[in-house]
Amino acid sequence: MVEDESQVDDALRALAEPRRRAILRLVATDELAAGEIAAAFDVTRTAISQHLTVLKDSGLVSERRAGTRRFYRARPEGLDGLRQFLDEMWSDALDVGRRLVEADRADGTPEISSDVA
Amino acid sequence: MVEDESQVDDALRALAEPRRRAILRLVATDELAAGEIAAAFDVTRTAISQHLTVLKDSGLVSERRAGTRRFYRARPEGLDGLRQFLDEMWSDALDVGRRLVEADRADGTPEISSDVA
DNA sequence: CCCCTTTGTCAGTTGACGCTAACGTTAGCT
DNA sequence: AGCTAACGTTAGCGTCAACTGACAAAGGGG
Repeated sequence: MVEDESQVDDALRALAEPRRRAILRLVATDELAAGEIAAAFDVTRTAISQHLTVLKDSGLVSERRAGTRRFYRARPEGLDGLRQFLDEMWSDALDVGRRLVEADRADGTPEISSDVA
Repeated sequence: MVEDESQVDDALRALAEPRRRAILRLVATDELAAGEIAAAFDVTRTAISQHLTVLKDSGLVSERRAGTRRFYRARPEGLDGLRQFLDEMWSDALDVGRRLVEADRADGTPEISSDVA
């Protein structure tokens, strides 16, 4: 429990935007300049620049300046907090699942019917 | 690469809301009725009901009806798609890291200085 | 049948977010 | 210095999402 809640919040809000995920996938394999990234989409450079600011503030990308150009690259450690959050949630839910199985085994009540939409 | 992009999108949008994460943590350990969940927050039951709808539509919780009451519980499988998405992103970024290390080793250019705000 | 409980649903409002257009800034080149 | 290229920043606009309040539906108890 070392990580900040706000860090998870930032990462989650940043990833909730489809275009930001697309940008992230783009810079996950290669380091690209802002203009090159913007060229891959049909929106304004301004919009991409703002997305890059959000991604950088949330720690999901790193920025390297070279002259007037700025190169961006995915930052894997930025996902660590979120990953930890998911792990905790998952283990908690699995514990409940184990408990339910035990209850079923002891009580014989299979009417759980977990309906999903 | 079996999972839907829209599923990841739904899960991410659902988790981006702090109150929905709190609800999820609440029903991760115990199955609770809508009213009990609402009692844990200082917003209207209406708001909680809408949050529960979002969580159910995104597959993050399951609903069980008993009389007029509706019990909710976290659904661990709902996180699988998101987990897979993070894993792919992570491995891609790690591949790049490995490539960079090799380039450093061969070229001797340690001026990478990945600045993070 | 009437009443109460539990919950979802429907307008309506407000704040946040993504987008564009115009402007400012910094670096490189002649 | 003057010019251009590559970005970021600001103001303004439209849209979506979270919240409230009033209403509807459905089940249980007298």
